[in-house]
Amino acid sequence: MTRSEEEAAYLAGYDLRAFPPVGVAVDLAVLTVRAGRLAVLLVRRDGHPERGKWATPGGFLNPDESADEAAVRETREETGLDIDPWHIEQLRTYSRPDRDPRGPSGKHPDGRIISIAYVVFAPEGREPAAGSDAADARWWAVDDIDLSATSGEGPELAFDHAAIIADAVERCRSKLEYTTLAATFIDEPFTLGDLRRVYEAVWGVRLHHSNFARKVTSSPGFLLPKDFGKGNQVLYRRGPARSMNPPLPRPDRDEE
Amino acid sequence: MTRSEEEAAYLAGYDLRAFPPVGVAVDLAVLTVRAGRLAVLLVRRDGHPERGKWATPGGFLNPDESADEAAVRETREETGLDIDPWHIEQLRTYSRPDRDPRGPSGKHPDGRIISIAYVVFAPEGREPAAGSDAADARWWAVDDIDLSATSGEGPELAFDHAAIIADAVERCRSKLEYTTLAATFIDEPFTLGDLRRVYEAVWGVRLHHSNFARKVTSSPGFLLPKDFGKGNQVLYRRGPARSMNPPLPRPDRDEE
DNA sequence: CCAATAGTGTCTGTAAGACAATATGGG
DNA sequence: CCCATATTGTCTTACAGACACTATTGG
Repeated sequence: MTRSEEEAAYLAGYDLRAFPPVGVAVDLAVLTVRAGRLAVLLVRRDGHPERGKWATPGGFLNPDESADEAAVRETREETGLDIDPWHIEQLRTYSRPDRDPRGPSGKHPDGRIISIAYVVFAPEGREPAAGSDAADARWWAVDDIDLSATSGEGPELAFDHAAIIADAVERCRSKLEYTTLAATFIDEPFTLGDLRRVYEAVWGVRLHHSNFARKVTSSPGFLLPKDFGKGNQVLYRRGPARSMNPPLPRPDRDEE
Repeated sequence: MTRSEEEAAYLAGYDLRAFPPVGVAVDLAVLTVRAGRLAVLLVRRDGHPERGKWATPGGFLNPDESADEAAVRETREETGLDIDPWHIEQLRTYSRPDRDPRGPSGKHPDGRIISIAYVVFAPEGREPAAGSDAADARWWAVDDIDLSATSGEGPELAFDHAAIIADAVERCRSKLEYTTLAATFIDEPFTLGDLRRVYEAVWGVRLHHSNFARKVTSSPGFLLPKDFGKGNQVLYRRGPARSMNPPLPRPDRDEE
């Protein structure tokens, strides 16, 4: 028996059913800037479990696709939004056995449902359409969500989605420092003021417009100057650069 | 029937076996600095599949533990190294259906094995002990590994572990810029030169010792000055700060 | 004594933060 | 006409990069 025959025999006899049953889902933290505030897309669950609670859109992997592919597919299906110039990246995987009651409950006390979470950056002004198993879908300003679940304000969140949203917001805020992703939150063409308002909304700060303009216009490849709008207003498009160094310094958050 | 009774009935009937079979593993990219170079711990596989190839240590989740807990357990079991002051963090999840031949092959063509990968920072000078299902275990300098699998040099890697290692190295290099994690690669107490050599090894650069000392000693909470060694040599310990801002700028890589 | 390394000090260029000045568009 | 906003420009301060100098250790 050659080694490859050995290996083929091993694989033919290999039974994945020896493992406890696991469901693999993707969850999408779709972020946008809306009315000057960072917002996340939530859907109200129409079916069990956690019916009536608010959740990030998502769904289970199809057998032939990777989590990356499933995330793109679910973004289209669950949000009804077109995903053309948007940004999507893997956030982290949540795997606590008790994170979803369909895991340890039900017919399989040793089962679980794990979620591979993604962050999606969506441009301003898109209105979501409720997906298949969602009773309702809307943007929630992240500051209106009680992520520590202490005050009882804001939407009641399903599963461990408060943690997913908190991690996604933190990822978003830090990504704006050293990447050019802020521009994915707005449509082209845009002014420097439009771009600055993205930073102000996401970071919850006020930036000096003059210093901001100097920084982003001198960052190589961040912006392509397009043309002139009304008056001499300068309109820009996204440039080819994906990272920024030195980064754009994030000030301490403004108190209100 | 109340809503919670409804939910309980739903969960009692829920069958996770409706999903395709999935195995969930953790893979560990254990990094260290060794002989002035960044190195990763690899084990030679003793069993099928991919027998004889080099792989990152890892294993499957136990039914009652999260991936974070499994990663800590596997680091102890598979490497034989003590994990006390070390750093471990989730890297990303790899889920392509064909990434492991035990997935689509075998009795379940729609099955798969996904891997939740972690990065571990280990201090200098530790020698690994081969784990249970590993024929051999050793450190490999990451520059000696052909991560694009083009030249045929270096160890032959199993599964998609070249991608895991590449992602881990990139994560490590960027983390050193804005965190104080470089100090987890060395034992206490250490000199500024010890710490600088970590940066030089990981980034593949030469740093000005004077500018480096000024930067790290003035970064609040990075270092606790301990005492004096032989002569007036100053010895330090890790301070409480976990992040550094402004970050320590990373120069372009030195050509050799 | 010499070489290598550690620690401290100084100078310079670049960039960030604060603010002023001008121009444009809308009510 | 007044006010809000956009763009450009100036000044000051902070810090990174380069380099000089001294002290100590080990051969």
